[in-house]
Amino acid sequence: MIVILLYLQTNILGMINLLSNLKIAVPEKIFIKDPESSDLGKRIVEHSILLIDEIGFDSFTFKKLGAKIGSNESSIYRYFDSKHKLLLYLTSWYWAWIEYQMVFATHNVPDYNDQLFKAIEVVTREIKEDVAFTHINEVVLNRIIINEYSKSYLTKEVDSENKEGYFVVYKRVVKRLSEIINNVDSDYEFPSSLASTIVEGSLHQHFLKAHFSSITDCGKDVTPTEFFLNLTQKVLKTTTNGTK
Amino acid sequence: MIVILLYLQTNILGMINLLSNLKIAVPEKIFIKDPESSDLGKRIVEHSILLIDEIGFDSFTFKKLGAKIGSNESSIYRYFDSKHKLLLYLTSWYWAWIEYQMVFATHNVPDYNDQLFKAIEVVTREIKEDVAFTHINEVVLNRIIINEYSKSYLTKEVDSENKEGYFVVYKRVVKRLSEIINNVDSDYEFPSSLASTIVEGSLHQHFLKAHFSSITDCGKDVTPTEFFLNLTQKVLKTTTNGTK
DNA sequence: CAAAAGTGATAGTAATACTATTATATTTGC
DNA sequence: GCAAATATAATAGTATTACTATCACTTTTG
Repeated sequence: MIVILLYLQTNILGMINLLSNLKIAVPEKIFIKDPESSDLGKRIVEHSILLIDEIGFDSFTFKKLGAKIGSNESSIYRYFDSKHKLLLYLTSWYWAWIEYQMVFATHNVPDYNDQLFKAIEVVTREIKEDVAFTHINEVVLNRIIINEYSKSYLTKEVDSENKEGYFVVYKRVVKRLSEIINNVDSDYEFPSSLASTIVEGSLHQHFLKAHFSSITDCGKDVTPTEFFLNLTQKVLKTTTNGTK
Repeated sequence: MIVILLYLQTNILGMINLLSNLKIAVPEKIFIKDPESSDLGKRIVEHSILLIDEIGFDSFTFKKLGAKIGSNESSIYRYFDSKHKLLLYLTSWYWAWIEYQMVFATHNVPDYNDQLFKAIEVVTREIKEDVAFTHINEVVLNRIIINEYSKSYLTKEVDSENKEGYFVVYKRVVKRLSEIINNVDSDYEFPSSLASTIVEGSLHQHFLKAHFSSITDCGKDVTPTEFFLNLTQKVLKTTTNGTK
């Protein structure tokens, strides 16, 4: 793993500036050559996000991507073993980015309830604005996570890939959330299941909103964030002042 | 749609016998020729379930299936347009089977809370025993639903396929559950989202149990059923006697 | 300035996801 | 009982996919 470089500045201008100094850490075995290390690598990542969003992961090929970035299929294979590995890269990047926001949003927040509120917001919200400081379009990447994330682990190779550490970032996000849940109500018996339900369930609600609107209440007026905040508040005994 | 033939006998010997008289209804456009109408069709369905479970849907091909049942690839194409349509068939069958159990389990139950309890049990439990009255192995099919169901709708064609009615059965299961939720607590604002979260979330918890055990509490001692029953009880204001 | 590393172009392979055609076997309707 | 219809099997063929391998060329770097 590349170590996250946390430049903790005294006068932070905001997350956007901070993020431009921060390298999102992705498990190293996922790629052959770090796409962040070259111009071509960055263009592969940038345009793979756009192309997967456009035609879907199933129709996506390295040949088509090559055509789009004016490069060759064989060059892309020098960065990633397969399109599956590229998806693992993109999803790991996304969850590392979410994790960063979660840590940032809950850091120095004294009240555990407030921490939980903010953490749920971070993992359940729809990304609507591109940070625009990197080559990665987070709005589009968020859509890809909603539409394709499950495919990265619903394979016959999950267990071996899990051993290789390809899903650590995702699991860490869920674990952080479950710890916050545990801080709010240590008597609650299922903090991990609740956390994983919120993270994955929120992706699902976003999907339903867009495609199966008849089986969700989320839509114009209600967001998945509201639904899961309401749910969590009811499930946990939130002590009125759960100060750190 | 083929109409469900509900033989409501006066002396019901149990669900198993009833099921052997019942034809599970699958939207007709999913198949070219009804696999229930011939011996070959039934063998296609029976062994596709076993083969998908064995090698995974991604590696599954009609050629391999043909080899397994001593038939020809081209003959299988006479029943299903594509392996995607076959998956839609299997998943529709599964949800129709679950729907049937849900209706059966809640039928004539006077108390709404009891209805909810039973409905959640039906949609969240792991199938451990094969009914063994049909060619369909429900234990194995349940595993396929856990591992492959998302792939049936996470496609670029969802919207058009949804219009064709390929997902009606699933949506009906969620809607039935959300109606029961609504009966228990009509003040609750998100019955559809809660219902869809229970149905899909339970599949997810079963998956985590098997592959990412560190981010779920479900395992040896705790079942997804317990988790979601506990959650639902807390989320809803269950009036002590919500009689019909 | 030479070696190394990165990129591009081309070719080739086995498998996939089909379609089309023809032959043969089985069922059915009169 | 037999012809017609239907079902199944066998074979061949297509475009595409998901790669691997090789070689040429260009850029970087020690």
